[in-house]
Amino acid sequence: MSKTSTIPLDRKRSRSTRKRSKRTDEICDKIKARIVERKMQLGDRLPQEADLIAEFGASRSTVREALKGMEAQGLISIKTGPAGGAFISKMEETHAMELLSNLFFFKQPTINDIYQLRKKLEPELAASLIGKLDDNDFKRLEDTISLYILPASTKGEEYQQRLAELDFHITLSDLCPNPLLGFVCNFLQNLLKNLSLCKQIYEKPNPVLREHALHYQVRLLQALKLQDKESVEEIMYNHMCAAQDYMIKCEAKLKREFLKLDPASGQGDASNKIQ
Amino acid sequence: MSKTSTIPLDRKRSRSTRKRSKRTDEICDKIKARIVERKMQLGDRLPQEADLIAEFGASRSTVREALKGMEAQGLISIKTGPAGGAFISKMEETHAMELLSNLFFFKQPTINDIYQLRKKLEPELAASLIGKLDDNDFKRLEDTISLYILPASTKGEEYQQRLAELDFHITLSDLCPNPLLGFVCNFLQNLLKNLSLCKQIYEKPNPVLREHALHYQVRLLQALKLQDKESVEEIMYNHMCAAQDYMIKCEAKLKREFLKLDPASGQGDASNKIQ
DNA sequence: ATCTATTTGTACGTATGTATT
DNA sequence: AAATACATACGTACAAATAGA
Repeated sequence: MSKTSTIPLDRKRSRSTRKRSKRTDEICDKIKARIVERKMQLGDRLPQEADLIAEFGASRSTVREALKGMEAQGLISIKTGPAGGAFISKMEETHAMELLSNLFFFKQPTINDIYQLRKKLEPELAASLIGKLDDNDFKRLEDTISLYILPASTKGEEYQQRLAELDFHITLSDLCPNPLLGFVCNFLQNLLKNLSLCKQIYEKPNPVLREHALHYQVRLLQALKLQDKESVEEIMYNHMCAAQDYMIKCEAKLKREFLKLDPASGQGDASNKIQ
Repeated sequence: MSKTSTIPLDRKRSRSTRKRSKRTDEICDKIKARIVERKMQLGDRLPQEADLIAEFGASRSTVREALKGMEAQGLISIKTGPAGGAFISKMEETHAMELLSNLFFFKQPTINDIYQLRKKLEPELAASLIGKLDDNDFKRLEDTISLYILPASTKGEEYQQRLAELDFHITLSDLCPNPLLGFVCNFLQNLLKNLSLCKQIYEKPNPVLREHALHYQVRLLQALKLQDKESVEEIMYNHMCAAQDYMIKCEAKLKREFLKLDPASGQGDASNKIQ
């Protein structure tokens, strides 16, 4: 307990009175600043804990908390062992989507909200793929489709097919040359997938939906091969409209069933109680 | 050092050999699970550190690191003092955008990437406002415009005007009834704002750009008041096209200037070296 | 308004786990 | 197989913030 009273006092009063930034955040900011200053690149390693401790004059726990925070944000990844440490890491799309999901957890978008965007973006995405797909890509897409070209026999198969249908769209997003467009579309699909309404819909077998999706996707592939931009956009747009229409109907149906079962809750806004 | 050897040994071997999850992450997951299980609401407080320590049988620092991670993700916010602790918090849009920015830090979208989305979404956003704006909203928008209705006299004023121009779009996003659409548009604007190219462009006075923006925005407000959907969409779309066109030209110009100054780097992909 | 109690925030020392060489 | 270099975990002590008496 020799050097307990080092600097901790004049730290926050030095700037202005309401400098709320805790030491942890302060260090976090400094590390970030360090990264941009020194133009650190993707795989670069930043100093090890001990050095950071020395550099900032903070304790181990404080530094670790700062690093943990950055790790949670996907900025760095930490490895143990010799030559380990904190490395600048490329944020994973999946991770980013998880974080974004938190934003929309408490103000959940409606089906219509999601499709308002999808109707604009999915056609654009599909069109942007024209002329960019090689044989390999086409094969990948066709393989996905083949998973549900036949009606499912078991319930498990049914569900697998649903996932494959989504995979088709996800594959398209992956191939998109515009990273922004690909990400947003992917995120919208993800959002949809996690809606409890969707889960309910997906659980019960639905030959009509499967038929629809299949039909659209086969036609889409054809149009893509022919590099027919207008058709591609139109097919995808119609697909989106049909999907939206279908989901809205399902939602209404589920709501009616719910009301029948429990008429007391008729006044509540049941549609927002998803997830 | 009495109870140092409590449980730490059989922890990870109990499940399977490659249980990589660090204790911190494990606790983080458990806390998240707890939140959904008990259907915790927005302002709810989760147990305080001491209780979590007892519940998980972990040390203080470990629990704190887990909490810090969740705080960095915007899931909780932590307050000190009596009745303090970790509270379920609504994630701020600004925070979410910061996190998302990290994703696009290393695979930066181009001007065209950004405008490909904006051209589709901004008209949609503007149209979605029709019939939803009250006098107050209109006043807010007009006030923003009034900030740059006259040419700037000083350089500082010039920059302020640029920010006000962006504010106009941000205000529109805020008013959008579709949270997804509003967020994405807002994010795109943000992305644009942080492009170093943009910063360069914005720094030098530019009467033509100002004139353009002003022109479009005045017309847009009129069309919004008249609830003329087609006009609204068209005006915004043209605005986007003009903006994109302008920025691409600026980019090319800056690149040429750069090459003149430093012809050696002619081979490199200078346009991607933004930020 | 000051004090007090409660709860988070920071510091530090030590021991243990883990991956590289 | 052992040494090494690093993160991970634990525990205690004290500092700072804040709600409530």
